[in-house]
Parts: sequence; C-alpha cells; structure tokens
Amino acid sequence: MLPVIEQAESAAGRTSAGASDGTSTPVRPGRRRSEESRLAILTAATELLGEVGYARLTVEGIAARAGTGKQTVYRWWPGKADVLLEAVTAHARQHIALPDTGDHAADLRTFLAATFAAATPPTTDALRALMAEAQIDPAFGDRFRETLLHPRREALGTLVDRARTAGLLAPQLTTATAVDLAFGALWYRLLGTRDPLDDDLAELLTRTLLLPSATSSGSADGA
Amino acid sequence: MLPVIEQAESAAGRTSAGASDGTSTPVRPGRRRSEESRLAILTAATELLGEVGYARLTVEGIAARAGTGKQTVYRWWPGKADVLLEAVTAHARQHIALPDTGDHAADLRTFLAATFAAATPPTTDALRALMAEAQIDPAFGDRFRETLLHPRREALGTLVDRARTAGLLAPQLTTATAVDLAFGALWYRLLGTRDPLDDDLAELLTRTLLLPSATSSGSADGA
Amino acid sequence: MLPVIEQAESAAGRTSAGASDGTSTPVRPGRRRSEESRLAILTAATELLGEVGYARLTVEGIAARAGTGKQTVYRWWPGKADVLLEAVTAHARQHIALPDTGDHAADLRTFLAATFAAATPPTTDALRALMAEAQIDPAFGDRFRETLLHPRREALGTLVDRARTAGLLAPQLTTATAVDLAFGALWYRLLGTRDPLDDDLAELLTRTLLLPSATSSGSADGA
Amino acid sequence: MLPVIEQAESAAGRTSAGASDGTSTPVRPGRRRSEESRLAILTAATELLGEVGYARLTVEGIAARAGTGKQTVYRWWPGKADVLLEAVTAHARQHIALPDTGDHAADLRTFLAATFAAATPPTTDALRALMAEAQIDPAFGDRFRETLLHPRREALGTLVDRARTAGLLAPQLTTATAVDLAFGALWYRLLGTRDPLDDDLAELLTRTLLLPSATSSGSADGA
DNA sequence: GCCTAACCGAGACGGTACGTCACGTCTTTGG
DNA sequence: CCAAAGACGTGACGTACCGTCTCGGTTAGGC
Repeated sequence: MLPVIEQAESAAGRTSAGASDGTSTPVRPGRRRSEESRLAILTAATELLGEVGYARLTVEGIAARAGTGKQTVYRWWPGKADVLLEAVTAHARQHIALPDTGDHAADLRTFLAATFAAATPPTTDALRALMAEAQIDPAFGDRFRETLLHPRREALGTLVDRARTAGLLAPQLTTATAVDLAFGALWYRLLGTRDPLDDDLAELLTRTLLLPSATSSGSADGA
Repeated sequence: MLPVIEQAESAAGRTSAGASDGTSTPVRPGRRRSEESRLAILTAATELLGEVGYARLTVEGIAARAGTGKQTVYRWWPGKADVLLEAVTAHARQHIALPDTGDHAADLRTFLAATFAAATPPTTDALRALMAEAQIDPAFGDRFRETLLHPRREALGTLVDRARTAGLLAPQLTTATAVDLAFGALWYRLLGTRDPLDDDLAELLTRTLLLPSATSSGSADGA
Repeated sequence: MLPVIEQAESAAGRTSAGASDGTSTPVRPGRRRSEESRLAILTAATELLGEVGYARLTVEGIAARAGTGKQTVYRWWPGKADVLLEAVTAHARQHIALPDTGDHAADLRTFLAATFAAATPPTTDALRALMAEAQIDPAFGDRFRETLLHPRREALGTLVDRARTAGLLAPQLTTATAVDLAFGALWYRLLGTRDPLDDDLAELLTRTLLLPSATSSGSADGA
Repeated sequence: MLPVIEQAESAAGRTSAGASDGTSTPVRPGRRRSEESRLAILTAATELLGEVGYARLTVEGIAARAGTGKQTVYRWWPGKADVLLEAVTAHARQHIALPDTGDHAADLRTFLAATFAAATPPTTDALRALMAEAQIDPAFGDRFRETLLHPRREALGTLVDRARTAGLLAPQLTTATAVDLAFGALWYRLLGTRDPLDDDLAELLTRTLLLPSATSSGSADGA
C-alpha cells in the first residue's frame, strides 16, 4: 500500500536543480519563486471554483483573491485550467495509494473505492472542469491526459494486470478494456448523470470485471 | 427496428400547428421564422466546429458564415452550444433506431454498434464540445442531459430491461448500472482516451453486461 | 393679431385632398391613412420624450405606446425626430400670432413674449432635441431649418423690418442681425444656460434692438 | 493679454503630482497611462468627425484609427463626446487669451474676434456636435457646461464687467444678459443659420452691448 | 557593499467576443 | 392598400477577460 505515484512537481518546469552529476547547478541569481504566492494561488483557484463555477473563474479573479499580480499566475501556469490541474494532482498524489495485499480482487475493490472517495465535492468540480477544458483546448488536453489520466490508468492497469495474470479477469476483457470500463463508469457518473460514486459501484465493477469465482467467496459473499 | 425516438423539434417551439379539430388555429400575424436561416446556422456551426474547434467557434462567426445577423442566432438559441445540440440531436434522431428482433443480445449489440457508428468525426467533435459545455454552464448542462443524454439512456435502458426480464442480464447489474457501464465506455473513449468506438467494443460490452449463456451460442460463437 | 403662419401639413406630403376646384380628387384606392394612428403617434412621441428623454426615445417605443406597428411610423415619417418636428410645428402654428397694432416696439415685445411663452416644458424638451438632431443628421437639419427656423425668422423679420422702416432700429443693426440676436438669446438660454425665457428678456431684447427713443416713452413707460 | 484660463488637465485627473513638500508623493505602482495613446485618440476623433460626421463617429472607429483598444478609450472617457470635449477645450485653452489693455471696448472686441476666429471648420463641427450631445445626454450636458460653457462665460463676463464698472455698458443690460446676447449670437449662427462668424459680428456685438459713446470715438469710428 | 538578475504587486495596454439594443426593411395575416 | 405583428440583416454599444507589457519595489546571489 505504499508506492504513491510520483508526478511532475509543476507544469512550469524551469527547475534549477541539476541531476546527480555536479556539472549543472546553474543556480540562477535573483529573487526566488514565492512559495507563499504559489499556495495562495492554488487555494484561491480552488475556492473560487466552488464559489462561482468554472465559467466565471478568471485568472484576474484568482490573482485578486490570492493577493498577487496577474503576471505571477501567468509566469508559472499557462492558464486557469493548469492551476486547477496542479491543485488536483497534488491532492490525488496524497490520497490514492496502490494496494498490494495478495488478494487481487480486494486490492482492486480497495483502489476503486479510494479513487471514488477522493472524488468528493471539493475535487469533483475541478475534475469536471478539467475534463471539459481538455475537450476545448487541445494543448491542455495533452497535458491533462499526460499528468492526470495516464498515471491513473497505469495505476489501475497494474492492479488489473495482476488479476489477469492470476486468471481472475473476465475472459472477454483485456487489461485496457477493463480499465476503460472502470474509469468510464467513474467519469460518466461525474460528467453525465452526476450520481454519487460510492462503494457499491466499486463492488459492482470488481464483480463485473473479474470472474465470479474471484469475488463470490473470496471477499464479499463470504462462506 | 422501427420506432425512432421522437424528440423536441426545436428549442424554440411556439409552433402554430393546429390539430385536425378546428379549435386551435392561433396563426399569429407577423413574419415567419426563416427555415433557410435556421438550416444555414446549423450547417455553419457544424462546419466551423470542424474547422477551428469549439474554443474559437463564436456566435459571431456562425452568424457570419450563415449569412444571418447575430441576433437571429440569439433569438432562437441561448448560445453556440445549443446550436450544436440541435444539430446533433437532429442527427441522432435520424440514425439510431431501436431494434426489436426478439434476440435481446443481438438487439443490444446492434444498438450499441449503431450508436458507435453515429459517433464519427463530424459528430464526435460536437459531442465532446457539448459534454464540455455541460460541465461549464450548468443551465446548458440541464438542457443537454434532458435532450440528449436522457433519451439515449432510455433507449438503451429499454433494451437492457428486455434482456433483464428474459433473465439474460448479469446478476450483479441493475438496468441503470448496465447502462452506466455502456455509456461510460462510450464517453470515456470519446473524452479521455480518444480511442475508436468500433464494433468490437459493442461486442465486448454485450458479453460483459449479459450472462455468458446469452451470447455464447445465441449469436457470436454460434453452434 | 390674426394671420397665423401656415406651414406644411406634414413632412410626408402625399395628401389626397384636392383644391377647391373639382378637377383633382385623385382619391387613390386602398385603405386611407388612419388619422387615429397619426395622432396616437404624435402624442406617444411627446409623452415618451418627457418621460425618458430623447436619447432613450425610440421608434419602437413610440409605436408600442401608440398601439401601432413600427412600419406605420416609418411609412409617414423618416424617423423619430420628424415625428417630434410635426408635433412642435403644429403647436407653434396654433399659439404664436403675428401682431400688427401700429406700435412697432410693442408688437415686437408682444411677439417675443408669445414666442417665449410657447417655449415651456412640454415643448422645450422637443425643441432642444430637434436642434440637437439637426446638428447630428444633416438631412434632418435641412428639414428642421426649412420647417421651423426659417418661418420663425421670417415672422420676426417682418416685425423688425417694420420697425427699421420706421427708423426705430438701432443703427448698427440690419434686420438679419437683429433677428440673430433675438433668436440667439432664445436658443442660447434653451440649450446653454437653461435659464427661463421670461417677459423680462422680451423687454430687454426690445430695448436693445430698438433705439432708446422707440421704447422709453413710446410704449412701456408711456407719456 | 496674458492670463489664459486654466482648466482641468484631463478628464482623468489622478495625478501623482505632489507639492514641493515631501509629504505627498503617492506615485502609484503599475504601468503609466500612455500619452501616445491619449493623443492618438484625440487626433483620431477629430479627424473622423470631419470625415464622417458625428452621427457615424463611433468609439470603435476612433479606437481603430488611433490603433488602440476600445477599452483604452472607455477607461479614460465616458464616450465619444467627452473625447471631443477634451480636444476642443485643449484647443480653446491655447488660442483664446483674455486681453486687458485698459480700452474696455477694444478688449471686448478683441476677445470676441478671437473667439470667433477659433470657431473655424475643424472646431465648429466639434462644437455643434458637443452642444447637440449636451441636449441628448443630460450627464454629458453637465460636464459640457462645466468645462466649456462656464469658463467661456466667465472670461467674457470679466471683460463685460470691467466695461460695466467703467459705465460703458448699455443701461438695460446686466453682465449676465450681455454675455447671453454675445454667446447667443455665436451659438445661433453655429447651430441655426450656419452663417460665418466674422469680425463684423464682433464689432456689431461690441457696439450693441456698450453705449454708443464707448465705441464711437474710442476705436472704430475714431478721429 | 554594491551590482545584476529575477520575482513581486499593480495596473494600463491592444485585442476579441460577448450579449443587448435599436435601426430600418421585409413578410405575414387580416381589415 | 393600409395596419398590426414580428422576424430579418446590420452595426454599434459598453463590458469582461484575455495575455502582454511596463512600472517601482523587493530579494537574492556573485563579485
């Protein structure tokens, strides 16, 4: 249950830090980036999203709420969507672990339940906005898939693959299609029906993706 | 395979109509709505969406391309998203029938395949844009769900329910969750992975939602 | 004190009525112009001007208040300014007579006082609006000068000329410049200072334009 | 002939200024107002007024001609009329001095002639438009009177008052009414007859407002 | 202990599109 | 043929944000 997925620190890059060899430590002169401003901007964006919605969320508003200049936002992020993306990925990195107990069905159920549990009101608004922006701005769409969707797919794919190797996956499914079904249900409820994402859905998905034998006695049904 | 789902003719309504009985012939005075302009706007919106993308699609641009005034767009639609919504629903109404051959598994597979076939490049752009806008503008979201998502859910729900009544549905699923899984896969591929929606996916979904016995001999595998 | 100045009946012309001889009664076919609509429009325009001001006075508003269609306004007048112009000229024609008592100084004073008296709140708003529109729309400016300013100049010019012939006019003035001074004061107060136009101003103008001898003993002071 | 009337520098004010004492040097942060844009807008407005007339003069057109954004116009002026007002007042401030030679009649004549000389084609169009707008938009009317009409009245009033104190003013006139007559003639010719404003009119007004003795020998008729 | 570089707040800049308003015209139905 | 009703193409409005470009004023090395 340990290895948390590591992701890029920030969309902006331009990191000073060098690699292991001592050759490159450019350590530029000048004032350092204000961590205070960075956090204030992430917080302001998240709060404002909840208050006014994504459509009326503006970079000007974020900067004003954060008490910074507009340029400070644009210096580090391409736009409002990337600010939210950083806020969300930071949150996801903290809360969703990749379990490995040996019980592949239970691991899958646990991971899905944790994923769904992380998709609660402060975050769901951001997720819906990000997926929307990804459709509208292709360049952001690439960053969004790269930073958020792919890592999540890989995490779930790892678990599904373990089950498949153990012969527990339903025969008509590949790892990729199983992941499609699971995240499909997640996103469809987020975007389309807005029904809640609860533990029942995690259980239902686990039983649908795996063979009956993998789940019937192994965990839920018992005896 | 007959009953095509009927939906609202237009966002505007206000038809003069009058049934066979002589009671209602309101026939207002004044110039009639220009059908020519209406079609020109729908066409222009669809074309421009393909050419410049949703972000750079503007009401001004639609009106200019259609050779109409901006006000004529705003008179009949709340914004660019609703124009696209009308264009898409008209398309969906024409192309997706609700089959009823008695073979519930085959009907389901046919319906899904037809649904996926309708989601091809001219239309996919619009669908992705509409789902995006639905996240961003809550009021449009309601209209979108009402006019597009719900009717599609009901259509698929009807087929799934027939299978469920015949005892073919996988036991852990309800009609609603089965529909969630099918449309979840559809939308997730549209929005997230952008993988193609092909007949294989229709087959895979049918086999995953229904019991093995319903599909193994009934249609694909055959005796 | 009799001869009221005759002016054009309407800016639109196209009158059917024939002269006294029976030869010309062209009596065109079709529905006749509605006198009811015409008066309703003139009344509505005057009322609305007082209520919302000239800037927010619109042809649509006039038609709506008058209970007519917009086209009925445009059929008979070029725009809102001409509607007001007709309303004002009708009013002026009724109330300002051209006196001729033999006492030229008194006639002048009487005429100016009557002119000023006619320029009271319901009418001043219209006059100011018309003069404004005349500056902005050159074509209307021509009609405005033709229909309103010139006839008024001619009326006053007649009186001044009588005084000049009698040797009462101040020697440095011509008829034209005397009229300029009188109407200049009138319009400047209307447009610029918005001070009241009272009998004192009529008296002051009379004494300034005429020789002292013409007014000191001749009429007011009296011997 | 020295003291030119000082008026507000700009509609915007908000000068950093600071008197000689070190207490007040507010020097706000942020980018400074672009003097280049300000002049380009004033020039563009004046040029376009001459080319297309006030009715077809638009803020959009001014901004386009000036090479600025529309918002930059609206940031500093309420509308097109105020742009013209600033252009005109700057012009008036430069060209009309207040003479004081001791010969009150000559001073009056000189001032009027200078005023009339400043009212030539580039400027007359603007003056007529401004007076028109002042009738149509009451709020602008207040600004117009405040910044243009009142200062001009005060300047002329000062000269007239000197003449009155010296006993040269025609007895029936007050300072205010004398000013009314002079500016009345000016504006009436501008707006109504559009006759030229020449030196003859300056002479005529001087002789009409002052006693014959003040002008007969003093300047024109002369020895 | 400067110098130089980079970041910070603030806010004006040139733009684009918004959604609204009114214009003056055109097209209906009906007197 | 006129009148009401009302949709049409048009064009400007004033606003909101966009993303960029100055400003004066901090912070930090490096020399």
